[in-house]
Amino acid sequence: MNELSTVNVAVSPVEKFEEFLRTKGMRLTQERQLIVNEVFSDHEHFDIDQLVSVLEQRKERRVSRSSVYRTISLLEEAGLLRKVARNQSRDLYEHDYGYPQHDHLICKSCGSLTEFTNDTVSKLLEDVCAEHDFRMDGHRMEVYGLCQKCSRPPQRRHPMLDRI
Amino acid sequence: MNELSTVNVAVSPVEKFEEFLRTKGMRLTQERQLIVNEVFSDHEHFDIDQLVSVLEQRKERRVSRSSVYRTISLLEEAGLLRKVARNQSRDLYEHDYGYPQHDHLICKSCGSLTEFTNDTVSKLLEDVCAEHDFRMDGHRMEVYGLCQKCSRPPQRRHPMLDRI
DNA sequence: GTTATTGCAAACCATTTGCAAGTGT
DNA sequence: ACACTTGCAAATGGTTTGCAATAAC
Repeated sequence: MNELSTVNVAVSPVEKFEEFLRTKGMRLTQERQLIVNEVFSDHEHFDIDQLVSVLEQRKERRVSRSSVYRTISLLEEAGLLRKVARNQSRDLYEHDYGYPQHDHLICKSCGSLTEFTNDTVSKLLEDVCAEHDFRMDGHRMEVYGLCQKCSRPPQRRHPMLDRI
Repeated sequence: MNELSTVNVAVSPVEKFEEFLRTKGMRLTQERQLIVNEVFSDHEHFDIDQLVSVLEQRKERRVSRSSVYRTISLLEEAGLLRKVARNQSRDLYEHDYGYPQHDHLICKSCGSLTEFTNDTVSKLLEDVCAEHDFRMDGHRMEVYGLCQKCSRPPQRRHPMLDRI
């Protein structure tokens, strides 16, 4: 049983964000709500451009690109989001709240991101940091290579024909 | 004894680069030589701006910023360099040839990079990749936190005075 | 001589910012 | 009323690119 696979979320992302804003004398506006809801509607990684596109489709209320940038920064500060990597010179974000620590397998061919968790990694890092007198408070690991699909040699349409 | 700490370099970086260029019908120009020599004169991490500055000081021959960018891309392609991380929105590079695999401790306060090697990490990753049918061919790990210097509380000038 | 390469200036493009108009309390 | 936010358009800043002049072979 792996306690990392489930995380108790006492407060919802929006609530946590609202609290963060309050402490800074800022307001939870409609724009900010729309953005947070959209961002936390699923666990996918995204970049700003994708987020802006999705928001454009929702007719409820238009949100400008600037506000998206501004709000994403706030969400990072609040510890709700973090940058994972870059994709074609765009920053990629993922949830940093209500979601277990994990790392990524990145396919060089199709660009897909696969998450994995490994408890041993963190323990290992603790040792390394102790050795270097380093006070760790997070890490990021990216493993490059070919995913299952892309490392399979291209399939013939009808392999059974070989047998005829 | 750790065999990773020494790597036999059969051919020098310039030679390897020249070979790479030849296979692509390209030329090892004076500009390209100057850049490769500068880049491999030490093992420090660097960004393009730093490299350009250093090259400007060497009076031998002026190399334009464009050429630096173009050559660095080629060195990446040739497997001599790789991007390590970003620092204030600039790409940071390091040697990817004639230098053992390693990872980085990154100080959030002063931005310093410390290299470390850990054999167990790679073994661990092999297991993870096996599980996911992933064909690994490299990884990058960044550990964030505070380095020795920055995690030490600010020192008083004359600690001995306490004893008076 | 032919083809690759350079330096320059302009283009690119994701992100940031100044500011006047608008919104929340 | 007041302070915070928004959308817009312009600015920023690292990186890329078109092109005429230049160097390599």
